[in-house]
Amino acid sequence: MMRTIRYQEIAQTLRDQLRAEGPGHVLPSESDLSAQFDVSRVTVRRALEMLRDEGLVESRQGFGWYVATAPVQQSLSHLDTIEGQLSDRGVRPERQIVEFAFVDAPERVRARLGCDHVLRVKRLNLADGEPFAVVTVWCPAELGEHLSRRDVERQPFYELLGLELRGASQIIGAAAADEADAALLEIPVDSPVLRCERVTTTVAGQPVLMSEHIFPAHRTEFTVELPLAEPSIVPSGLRLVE
Amino acid sequence: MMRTIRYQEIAQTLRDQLRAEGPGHVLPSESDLSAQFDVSRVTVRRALEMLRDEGLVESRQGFGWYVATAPVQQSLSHLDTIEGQLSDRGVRPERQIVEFAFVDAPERVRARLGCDHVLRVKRLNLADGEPFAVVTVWCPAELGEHLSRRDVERQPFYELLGLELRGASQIIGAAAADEADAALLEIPVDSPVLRCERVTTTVAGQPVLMSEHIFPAHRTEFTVELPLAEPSIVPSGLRLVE
DNA sequence: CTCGCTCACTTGTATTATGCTTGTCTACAT
DNA sequence: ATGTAGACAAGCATAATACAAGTGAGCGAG
Repeated sequence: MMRTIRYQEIAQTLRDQLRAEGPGHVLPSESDLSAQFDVSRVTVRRALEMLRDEGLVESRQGFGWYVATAPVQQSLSHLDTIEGQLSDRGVRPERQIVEFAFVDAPERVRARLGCDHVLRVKRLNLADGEPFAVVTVWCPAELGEHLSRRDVERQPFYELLGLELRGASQIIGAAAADEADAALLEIPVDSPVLRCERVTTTVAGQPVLMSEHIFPAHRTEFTVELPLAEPSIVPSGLRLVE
Repeated sequence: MMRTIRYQEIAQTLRDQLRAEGPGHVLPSESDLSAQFDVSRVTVRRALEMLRDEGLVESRQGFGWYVATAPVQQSLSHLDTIEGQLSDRGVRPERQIVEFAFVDAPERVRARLGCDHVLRVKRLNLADGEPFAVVTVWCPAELGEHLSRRDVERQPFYELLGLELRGASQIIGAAAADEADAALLEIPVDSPVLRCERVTTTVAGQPVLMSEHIFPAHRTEFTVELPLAEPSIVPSGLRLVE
């Protein structure tokens, strides 16, 4: 005599239904489900808690149950995630400060940061001794005046400023390596590179950092997951430049 | 099988409406909107605050809500948004089928789609008569056998298949233009291009489409918003390739 | 004409209340 | 061990209301 465990059945049924739904999809309430499956609320909960243990759904008290967000990939929020990722793979990350100077802001930096005098830090990132990124950071002179060359060598810029950041807006494009970058990255001049221009803003909405990241094409690429389900908070896009 | 959260619906409705509006466009007042949607002002505000978090709109006390000056980003959820975005700007999008053939799948396509025989469609996208993308789509032969050259010329691949898609995973990299692409895009050979490789999967999780998109670097770039606050749905990342 | 004021309208921010949902517990039946 | 029934606390979504504070247009005094 095989006895079926009801809440396991229910969990399986829900699993099947939810596989088709995208992250963020809100489930009917436990009460609704208990009526729908004709079981008690407790039993529904058992099933849902099973699914939660599997990471398929999440819940918030007073709100409801919803399909969990896709497994979090490396967020681009911090550059150092890249370095973290590297050390996870057993690769030894390294930073080399190439330049550290207070300079007049070039036009496109002034346009975004809105200040004339800036600190410019140029840095070479290496993985296992091989260069894989040239990063240039511009930062308003007032903010950077207490920073030393050794400071920026040790930890990422974001932490040094001690500001509460809201987020960043980034532009990803392709370009040909100029002479300076090519030399640093040990690639031929004019070979293709990924070029990312990032503007970081504080919670107050004021842009406080601008940075340019140059990656050699043959060693780096971005991965993007497109949920397609709900354009909830995924404002990414391709755009034409004039 | 869906519970709706009112303010999220409203946010989505507003998102759709605002996409067509330019920066500076002033929205109706919160009171007007609450009457229009037949909800309380609190609910309207929550929707608007969501949009503000996304950077889509801004507000000034005593004045009102208006579309933010930041360029309106498009979700990458659908490929055709690119063309939709173009026509929004008054640019005339155009498609030109360069190739339409059933072929043996090359290695990297077979590895992802898991089938030997595929339909390969190569297409040139133009904006106002100027080429801006070369798109190559591989699709399992069984799925594509009822398609004609004219079909793919008229509407995007996604709609033709009539499958329920879950999403896609995309890799963005830089490369040098090969001879064929350079000729189509009217750019010099070896000039830098953005290269996107996309694998589209159905709700069942089966990959059904693989596509390669080549964009000339000087005309195109990706924009990515990094919320930083919520690591919830920021499925972007940079990775090294061997 | 300009200056300063008023007034209608806007967003920002509380407070209070209701209904619904999850979280948790006890008691009980099979 | 598994399932049912009920009760209660805590949290969320929404509504209704009130008030403070900022904006801008108009109007009148000078």
